[in-house]
Amino acid sequence: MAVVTRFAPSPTGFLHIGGARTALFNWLYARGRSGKMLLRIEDTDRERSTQAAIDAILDGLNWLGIGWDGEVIYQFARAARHREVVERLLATGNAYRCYASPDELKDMREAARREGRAKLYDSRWRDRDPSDAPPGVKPAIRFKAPATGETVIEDQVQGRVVWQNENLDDLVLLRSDGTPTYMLAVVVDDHDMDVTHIIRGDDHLTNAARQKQIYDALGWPVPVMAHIPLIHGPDGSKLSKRHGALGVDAYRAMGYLPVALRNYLVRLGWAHGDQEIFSTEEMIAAFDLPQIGRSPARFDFAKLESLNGHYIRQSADADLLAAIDQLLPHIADGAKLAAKMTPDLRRQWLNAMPSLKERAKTLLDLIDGAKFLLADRPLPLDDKAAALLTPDAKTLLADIAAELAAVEPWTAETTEQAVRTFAEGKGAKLGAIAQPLRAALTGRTTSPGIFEVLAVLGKAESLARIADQTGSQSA
RNA sequence: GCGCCCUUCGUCUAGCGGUCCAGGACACCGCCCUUUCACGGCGGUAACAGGGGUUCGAGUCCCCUAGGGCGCGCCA
Repeated sequence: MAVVTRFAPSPTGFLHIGGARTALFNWLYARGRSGKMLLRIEDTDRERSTQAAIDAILDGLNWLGIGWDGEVIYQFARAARHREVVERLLATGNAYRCYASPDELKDMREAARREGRAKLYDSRWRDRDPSDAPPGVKPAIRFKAPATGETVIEDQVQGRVVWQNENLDDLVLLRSDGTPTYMLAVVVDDHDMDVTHIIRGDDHLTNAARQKQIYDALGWPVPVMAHIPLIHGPDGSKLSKRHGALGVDAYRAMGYLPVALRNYLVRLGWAHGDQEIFSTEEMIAAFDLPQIGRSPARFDFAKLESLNGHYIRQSADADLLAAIDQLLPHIADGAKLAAKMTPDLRRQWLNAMPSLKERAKTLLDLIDGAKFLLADRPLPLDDKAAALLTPDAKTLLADIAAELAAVEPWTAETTEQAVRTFAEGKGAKLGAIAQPLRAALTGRTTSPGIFEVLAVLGKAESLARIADQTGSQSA
């Protein structure tokens, strides 16, 4: 039987990092087995579902490169089918009408808790004669859960998990307004969509037991289940916004590459020996359910950054520039930068890219590193750079400028030659000249190799920037 | 409160009874390379939550304790 997995987010917020990992796992599992991954939007909560959230989920998945098969399925559109299944459950005696009021339910729950009982609903309408129904009250339809015995899930990640049925109460299948609940809808949809493997967060583990009971009552085969541990914050507590419980769009805006995020996410809770770096093909080939760990993993930005740096260094220069182009609409001041992207600038940036990417962990770092290309003359100096440009240093700069003026052609090699010769003549260390030069050319004390900077900037611009600092009119 | 799950370096993890005085990666520290910052190379610090069993032998199996997480809605 062909493998069919599904990612089933509820559109009540952005696609958060945990959801992205769940989607990735489903995608990898299906891809590795020539199967399909379906996308189902669980929008049965009409109050909280929004189009903006749906768009964010689709965008996030697309950006991450996680594609789904077939059309997006909207759960709400299937309400009629869900009701039909409830009718069948009613007809076969596996469901019943419950007329308990919200207040009654609340009292029941409080009493149950107080008395240490597991079941929060006491099944009071389970065997009651329908003629007892209070007039004018629309009933909810509840599932008639097995009262004794046990419910067992053979989970691919969690192992064999057993519940005593006496602890599981009769859940609502159909609300009194006639709309289906999640618990019923997932079962019906997964069955109708021929889903063979359910891979989802382990916050659904308890639900799995109740869903198993519904499958059984319907006589349907239960899909293979795999409940993956949740992602926690750096302190081990629930992932909060401060920790990284952000939408994937936030990771894009922070300058992470999809390939790096995928690699980071796949290693969170899953391992393949000691391998850390996975190409997409390797990931697909190696991924499997039994190797997923059972304990929750903490989110670690440092490792994500390291991985991102790795992929940046590995990327082609042109691809990096293209990624920056795509990133611009998503960051503050992006429009301003986009307006500066002339063909000249692009060429310079591309030339600088090999040394820029060695120093960058994110695309934002790449942009920051290129600031010296973007800046207008006279260059603003940061404090350290300004401190470096002492009167002595400026004198030195004026001298070296005179030497550089004669260099032709203008390359990293020829300028290096000139500067080294000049340093030897002065009996000075290279650093004594390179640092003031760096300050004058980039406005900073750290940058790519100074000769590369010289070459990328070009002769006229380089000499002009030096002149700006020495006060000389010659350029 | 009830139910379920989890626990190896700071973090992600390898380990599927002996090859583990526990391996890799990130982070951290040191050295090398070097015009700065990086990159790269080399080296180092650092963990089996605690207690009982089972076994010739336990990080690996069982139980208990402690700590953490998730679920318990006419939300999904």
